[in-house]
Amino acid sequence: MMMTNIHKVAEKAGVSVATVSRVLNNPDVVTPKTRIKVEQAIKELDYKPSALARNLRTSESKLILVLLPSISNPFYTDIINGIEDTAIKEGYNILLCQTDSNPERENIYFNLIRNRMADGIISMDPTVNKETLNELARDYPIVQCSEYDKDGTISYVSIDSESAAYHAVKHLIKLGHERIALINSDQKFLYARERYQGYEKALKEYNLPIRKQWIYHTEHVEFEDGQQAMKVILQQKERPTAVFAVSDVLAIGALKELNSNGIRVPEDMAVVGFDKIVFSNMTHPTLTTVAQPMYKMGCISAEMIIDKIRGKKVENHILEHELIIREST
Amino acid sequence: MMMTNIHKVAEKAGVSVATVSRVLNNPDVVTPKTRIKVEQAIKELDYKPSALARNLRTSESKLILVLLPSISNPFYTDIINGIEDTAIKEGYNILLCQTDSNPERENIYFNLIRNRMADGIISMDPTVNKETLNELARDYPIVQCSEYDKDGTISYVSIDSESAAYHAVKHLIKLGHERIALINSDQKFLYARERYQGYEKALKEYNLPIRKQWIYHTEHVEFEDGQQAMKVILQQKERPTAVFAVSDVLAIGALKELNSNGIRVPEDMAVVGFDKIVFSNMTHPTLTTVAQPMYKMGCISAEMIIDKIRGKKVENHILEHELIIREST
DNA sequence: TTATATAATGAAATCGATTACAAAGTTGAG
DNA sequence: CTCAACTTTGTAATCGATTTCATTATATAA
Repeated sequence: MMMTNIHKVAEKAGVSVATVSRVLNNPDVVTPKTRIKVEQAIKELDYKPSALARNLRTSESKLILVLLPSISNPFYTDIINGIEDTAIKEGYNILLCQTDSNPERENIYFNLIRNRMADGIISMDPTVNKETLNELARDYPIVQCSEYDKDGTISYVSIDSESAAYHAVKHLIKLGHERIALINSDQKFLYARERYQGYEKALKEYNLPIRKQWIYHTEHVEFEDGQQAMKVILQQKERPTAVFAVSDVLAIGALKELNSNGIRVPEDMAVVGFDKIVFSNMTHPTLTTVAQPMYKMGCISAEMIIDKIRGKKVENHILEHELIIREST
Repeated sequence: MMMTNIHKVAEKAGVSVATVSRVLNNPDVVTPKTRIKVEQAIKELDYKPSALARNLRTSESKLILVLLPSISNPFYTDIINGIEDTAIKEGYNILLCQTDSNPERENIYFNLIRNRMADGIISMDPTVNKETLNELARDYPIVQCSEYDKDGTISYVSIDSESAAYHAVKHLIKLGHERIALINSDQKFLYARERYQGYEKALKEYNLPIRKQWIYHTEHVEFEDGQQAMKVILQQKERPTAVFAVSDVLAIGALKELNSNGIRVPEDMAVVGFDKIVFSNMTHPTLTTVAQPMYKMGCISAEMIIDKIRGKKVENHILEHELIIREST
């Protein structure tokens, strides 16, 4: 397959390469007559300009990296949709980067921006190396989505996790629950710390007990971790009557364990999740959960990164959450 | 931020740019003494070669497009993992392209390869425009994964859907079911046609009735479509005792509908899915399903596309499936 | 009609690497 | 010590676009 390049088109149209380039990028400055000649030649030769060459010259790649631990977590789905829709609208494409929480993988993706194959990074990865990210942020456009570094200087869009957790737990309290367990992930993550604080705040406000043995920290955020957590919680002599899980994936795992043990939800044990992933409406019973405006978060983070790439200043955003009450409470 | 380029490094090290390039790509041909000088300069200037420039010169992008209708379908998760692991090992990165079954979107991605921003395409999209794809395949490396075009000439890796469906339905028959419904997607997809044929084959073999009203065709492949399908199936006067869904997502939707109506699974209605997605083990009851070697499929399709990019011949692959019997039957 | 302002086009530099070929430097044999 | 053979390094072309600046063509006013 022969590559037709801008020179062939110029030759065929009897003009210079500069004129061809103008027809492509700035059609108004060229006479209709020559423009038509050039367009004709482009069509006849089926010419497609090389983005590689263009990008080298303009030193941009029109590619945005999206860092996330794993695409299998449905939490990211709608965020990604938001990012992608917005990016495409602005002429960018996104490169989904699964780090698998693996520093080596992470480094491969960081090198992509160092090598100028990408113009910016949206990080949604709680396990990201903060030092490296902050260092990179001095040289390259970076924004954080959902999980962010409170001490760092990188712009972010997220929700108020503490307040969201507070609402979720308060909802359980209002239903009469007094022994409320928490399935949390590792406290090294901001969202985990904040959601714990919301949980604590609600319980304290109503003078309810906070028992260490009712708080389970999972290693990862897979279904199995939720299952395991519930197994442990069910072993307590003083068994809780409700559980708040900081992610739907964990809540669904917990629900599975309850179902398997014939424990009725919500009668014997109420369950609240977090994220409103699609599957949370397919469980039996359907899951009460905290909705994040994920699509919107994605859109905003994409707008932010594109603004940054274009050299504009950007502001941080904290978006609203919403408690979705369904059958599990 | 000042970009350091190969010239600055050459100057600092007191050598020519050619030598710097050699240190980068072919270190053996340069004297250890000069190599060390150059490496020193690279380190001091924190030089990162521009992939854009290199790619222009070598006319490759080291990017592989992966076409899929939507990343929200968990079916693709493990395939993607397989593709990505293999690609990274070979120095490639992947660009996940959600077409949303939208031709305009599709075209954006096709242009990426036409503009030389990508070296090859792995298509997993059943809704892809076959004409365009086959036309592109004449000029660019393309392979198909999972869904493929039997009449086309594009290499593929997949499973034998007919035989897999046959096994699933036979399993139901062996359990004593005689009225077996089918939740299928649109027959314009090869997998849908093949799975129907497997269903038909099994029923015919055992002289069981094939009733049109027991076969439901969904428009999309979301949970809600499975729910809707089951709603319709439950309205039949002569109600089936088992249902085979051509995808776990549909089966889980169907299961939800059964649970909501208090219909016991598998006592009143057995359910078999297809794909063995992670969720299928979190439903109540857990789902009997047909496992595809998804990770392996991903690896093979990545190997195939990389071989094609490198100009090697590649062969088609049909992989083995496996029936996973769980609580829903 | 001529002088001048303006619009359209082209020539050549540039982005930052790789690589063919030429030139310079080493090595070893006679 | 000389010359051939082989290494190592450098020069300059190249990939395919964009863009500055100079030049030519056209429009406008006097």
